[in-house]
Amino acid sequence: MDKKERILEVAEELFAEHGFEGTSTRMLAAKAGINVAMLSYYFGSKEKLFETMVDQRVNKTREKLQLIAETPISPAEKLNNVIDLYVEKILTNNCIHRIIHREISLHQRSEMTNVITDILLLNAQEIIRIIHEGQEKKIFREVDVEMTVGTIFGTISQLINSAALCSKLMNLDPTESVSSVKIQTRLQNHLKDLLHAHLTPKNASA
Amino acid sequence: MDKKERILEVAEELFAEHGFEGTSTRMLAAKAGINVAMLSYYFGSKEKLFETMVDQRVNKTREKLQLIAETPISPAEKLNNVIDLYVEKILTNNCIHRIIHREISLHQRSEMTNVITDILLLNAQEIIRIIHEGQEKKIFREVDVEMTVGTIFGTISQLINSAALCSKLMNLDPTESVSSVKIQTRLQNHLKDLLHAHLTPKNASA
DNA sequence: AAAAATTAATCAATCGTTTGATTAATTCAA
DNA sequence: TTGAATTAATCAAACGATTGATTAATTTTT
Repeated sequence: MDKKERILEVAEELFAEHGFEGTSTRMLAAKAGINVAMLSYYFGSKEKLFETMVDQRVNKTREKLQLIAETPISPAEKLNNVIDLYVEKILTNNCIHRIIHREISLHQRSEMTNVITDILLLNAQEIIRIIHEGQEKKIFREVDVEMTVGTIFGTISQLINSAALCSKLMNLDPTESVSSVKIQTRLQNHLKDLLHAHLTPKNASA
Repeated sequence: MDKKERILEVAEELFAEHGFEGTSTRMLAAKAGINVAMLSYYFGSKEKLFETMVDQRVNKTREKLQLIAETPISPAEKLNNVIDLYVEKILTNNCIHRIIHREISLHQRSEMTNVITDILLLNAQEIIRIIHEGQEKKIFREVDVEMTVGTIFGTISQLINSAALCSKLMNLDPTESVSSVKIQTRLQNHLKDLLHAHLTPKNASA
């Protein structure tokens, strides 16, 4: 097993669970089963380890998103595909997304936040482009496009960031995670249904 | 000026900006213009200060929410009122809500998290009750009610937790905050429009 | 044997908290 | 109405513990 990989793995878990400041280098070393000095040896510092971990993960989703946007299908289908992809990616990698979300919520202008913000911005603009395309083709009605993107992102984030709340709200038995396939498809269906109702012109047939 | 109040005031700011672990007692003391010892003197510990601060704020909104739920108006109107109230409360008190959101996202089962979760749960159930009422009266269609609540909470949270992202996305000039009245009404209108489209039966007239 | 990986020991800095002393305000007794 | 006793508020200084990081020595790999 690659120790460097192993460190990145436990870093994702611990940072998600205790936050950046709440995770000490000794906690990381203990959980990874290595000596503290190895962190500096491999990554230079705790902060660089954090940045490396985020960097490695943060770019993956966007390529697939762009692929969808370029596929020659209807905007409605594109949007459905985007939702399926986004929900699946975020729920199955909920650790890193909780970390990102928390980092951003601090409103601290670090190099890291800027990098993350820019990537999320690209994702958002891709979705906006899809909606605009649908509006030009008159199959989507006029809505607040930016806020609509906020609804997509926000609904998914809500589920992973307030997992305990959502669990209680949906009467999940404690063994079942909000990342389960069942919840995943339920969220996908909800978002598709919601956006369909939201974007379909009022006088159009259902 | 009451020093105890002043401490709670700056605590809200600093915890929102730097997180709990990222805020030292000396930072708090410096910003509040008091001696570090006063924190222990007044609150016992940093943790208790945190809990006091959250406790003081977290209960306020719910009373008003319940008032709306009991007012004898149509479920559609109730929902609109709930949205107006919730958006206004969260945007104008965005510090405490960022803190709460972050605390919950840690998934750490502390007494604090339980208290917060329970209160949010009550709020959520109040909204669910309103939607159910509308469904019984056949003026709302069948939807995933729990997920719909997640959409309401999530959309609002998205705006305050990813303020930098939202600012760029909506081309706000840097002086304008996401908590401005302009954005507030825009968010309220979006949510009302979204939920109206989502909940209105398909074969009903617009 | 040279290089890379790993270790225990240690560093200065900072953490949250406590201490003992001092001041200012209030209460009580004469 | 003084003067003594008590309380609350505030302070600088220091506490032990922990932080992220580094050192120098040792082991492992090539």
